[in-house]
Amino acid sequence: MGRPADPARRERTLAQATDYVLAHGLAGLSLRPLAAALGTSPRMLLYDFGSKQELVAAVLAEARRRGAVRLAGRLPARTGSVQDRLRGIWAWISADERAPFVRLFFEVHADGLVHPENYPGQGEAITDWFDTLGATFHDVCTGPDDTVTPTVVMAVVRGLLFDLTATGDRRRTDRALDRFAELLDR
Amino acid sequence: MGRPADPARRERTLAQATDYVLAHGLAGLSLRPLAAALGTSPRMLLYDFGSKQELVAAVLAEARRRGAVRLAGRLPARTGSVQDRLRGIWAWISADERAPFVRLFFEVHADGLVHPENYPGQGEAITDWFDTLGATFHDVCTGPDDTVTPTVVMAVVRGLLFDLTATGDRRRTDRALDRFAELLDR
DNA sequence: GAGTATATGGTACGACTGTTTCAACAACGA
DNA sequence: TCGTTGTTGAAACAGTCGTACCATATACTC
Repeated sequence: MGRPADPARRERTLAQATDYVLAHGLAGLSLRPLAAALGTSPRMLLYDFGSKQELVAAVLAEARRRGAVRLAGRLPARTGSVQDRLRGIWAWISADERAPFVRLFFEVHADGLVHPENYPGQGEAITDWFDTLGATFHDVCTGPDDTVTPTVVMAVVRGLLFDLTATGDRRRTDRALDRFAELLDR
Repeated sequence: MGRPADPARRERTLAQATDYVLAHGLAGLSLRPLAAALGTSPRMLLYDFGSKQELVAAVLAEARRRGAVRLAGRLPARTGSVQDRLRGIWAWISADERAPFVRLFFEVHADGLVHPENYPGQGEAITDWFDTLGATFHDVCTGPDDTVTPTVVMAVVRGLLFDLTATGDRRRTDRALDRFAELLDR
């Protein structure tokens, strides 16, 4: 009895809020502008999520979920040379459409350095890639449990992403990845 | 005529403020807590720096200045193998004493992605290293104007720093650097 | 219709923000 | 001592923040 609950509203709001955060970043996030952009009110945001902190947590989870989905059908390209596979990953992750995700990724990392008490699953965001990457580059790994090779690969990718987002120098970073691919293949 | 100015006060405050920012981060920086910790008042901070934005700019410049000084007598170690030089850089930059600088570095980068209008000299913070690094690793560069090799080296270092600061896994990141050093030397 | 649970708007609270204003104090030259 | 210039404290301003409170509207069962 009573009016039926509408769980779809929360999901709809979460999706929109995630769009907003991906577009505007986490740092200056404020309930009132967010609610205004979403066509709702701060009152409803708290009604659905309890507090700003929980809202942010839900948004980050949603963003990671989206990234994982987009990644799923992409990475397992074992075909081709090591260079091709590496170039494929780099082309995918450094594409302009990924920029909001990359930005949010760096933002969360930076904030996690100052406030480690939040972001309890931060380490996983790093080590998550190892299984998939280890499979993708099994032929240059020392063994099935090799975590060092995936660590190096991801370090190069993240480091070049860092460089690219800061300098915008696409040519130099692209070439740098090719150079690393050469090193790795031999 | 009149009371003589005391420029030393501003410098003293700047040094303390830089300490404070290195310890507490940039994100939540606020004038009143900062002033309280420094034994001064928000009034005086604005009197000396004009505005919070200018204060932050001055602090960032001071922080970079300190980092450059610490770096100056360190990098030009051309002796030894490529691995040794690389390990030296990694050991130096990933040392615990450098953690505040690294943290601030990541924080500025992340904020610069959302607000590029500030941080006009962000690109330089990346490309600054090329000359010194090019000299340090001249034997693995393709030429005197090779920017690709320094880009790769710094990408690995930054990427591993990212990993280390997020996961705290010193062993894996150390080994990853060694693995990269092997790749680079051949 | 009454009863009831969810959904929503409006408003205000207390705490914070960077900055300004006004007044007073301190140290100098004349 | 007076005027001048640099320094400093206290308070207030205008704004934003997350959040809580209260009333009301909506949609359902009985």
